[in-house]
Amino acid sequence: METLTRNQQIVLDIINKSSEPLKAYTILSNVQKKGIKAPPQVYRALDKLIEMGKIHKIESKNAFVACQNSSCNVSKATAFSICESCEEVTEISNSKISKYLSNFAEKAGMEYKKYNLEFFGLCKKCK
Amino acid sequence: METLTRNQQIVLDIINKSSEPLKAYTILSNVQKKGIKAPPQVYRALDKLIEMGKIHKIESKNAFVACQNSSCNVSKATAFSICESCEEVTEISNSKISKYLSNFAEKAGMEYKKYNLEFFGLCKKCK
DNA sequence: TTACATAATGTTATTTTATAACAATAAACT
DNA sequence: AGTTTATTGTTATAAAATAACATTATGTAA
Ligand SMILES: [Zn+2]
Ligand SMILES: [Zn+2]
Ligand SMILES: [Zn+2]
Ligand SMILES: [Zn+2]
Repeated sequence: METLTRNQQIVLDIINKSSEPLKAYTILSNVQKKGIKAPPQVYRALDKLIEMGKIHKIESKNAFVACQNSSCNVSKATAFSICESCEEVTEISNSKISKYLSNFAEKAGMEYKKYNLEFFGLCKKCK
Repeated sequence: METLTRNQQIVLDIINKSSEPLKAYTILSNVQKKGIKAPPQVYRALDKLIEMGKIHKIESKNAFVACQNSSCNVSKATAFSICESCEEVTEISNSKISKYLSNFAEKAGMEYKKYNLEFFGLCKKCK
């Protein structure tokens, strides 16, 4: 069980508390009172947290969310649905899809290490 | 059938000629001899070309590729395999995947408009 | 313990990616 | 022709990410 450093814990805490994806500079401005002063400190923490599977990056938004799927401790297969109206991002528990997709990648002759899938549309509330 | 403006055509040409994804500023430096001088001109053309489905953005790379799938004239469902060794990007055109994924989105209660899927790993040549 | 190696942090500056804002042309429509 | 709409040109700036290097903390081994 990997133990977090001070900066990693601070960054993770703020992401965990947020109900929406946070941008790196939003995180920075929210942790400056805790002593984190510059972008590299945030980005380093983010990188490690991603490696550990504690958070994921939403590529289409350049934003970061806590892993909502406790089993996802290696972040090798991620899937999200993103509401274009309310901006809600939900992590899709990947067991259903991941089997299908890894199977596909294999057949396609690719030695796949990970994938990222992002759905865009309207969530239940907004449609 | 939509007709391209001058800048759109210039940008599309250079993307079509490239065997690899191009970054916006790489495109810019390659089209300056043709009279396109500033980032907004490139980004505007890119936006329109994406809308038309002529090109796609590889989100994880902030780079742009020509659509390799002529049927993909609305860019609502895209899938790519990305080699982490040689950086090769291949557009996956597979009706089974798109059927499976749109079906999944529907069941999940989402009114989905599009998705983007990116596989990472080693291509046939590199593995 | 001390000496050495490794990892994490702090800090400044810079690079890379993308957009805001507004003036000038060109194309389409009435 | 006159009016609207889309596209372009241009300057400046915002937003996202990293390079480079000095410093401090942590772990390991003599
Ligand atoms: Zn997860
Ligand atoms: Zn919504
Ligand atoms: Zn396509
Ligand atoms: Zn390869």
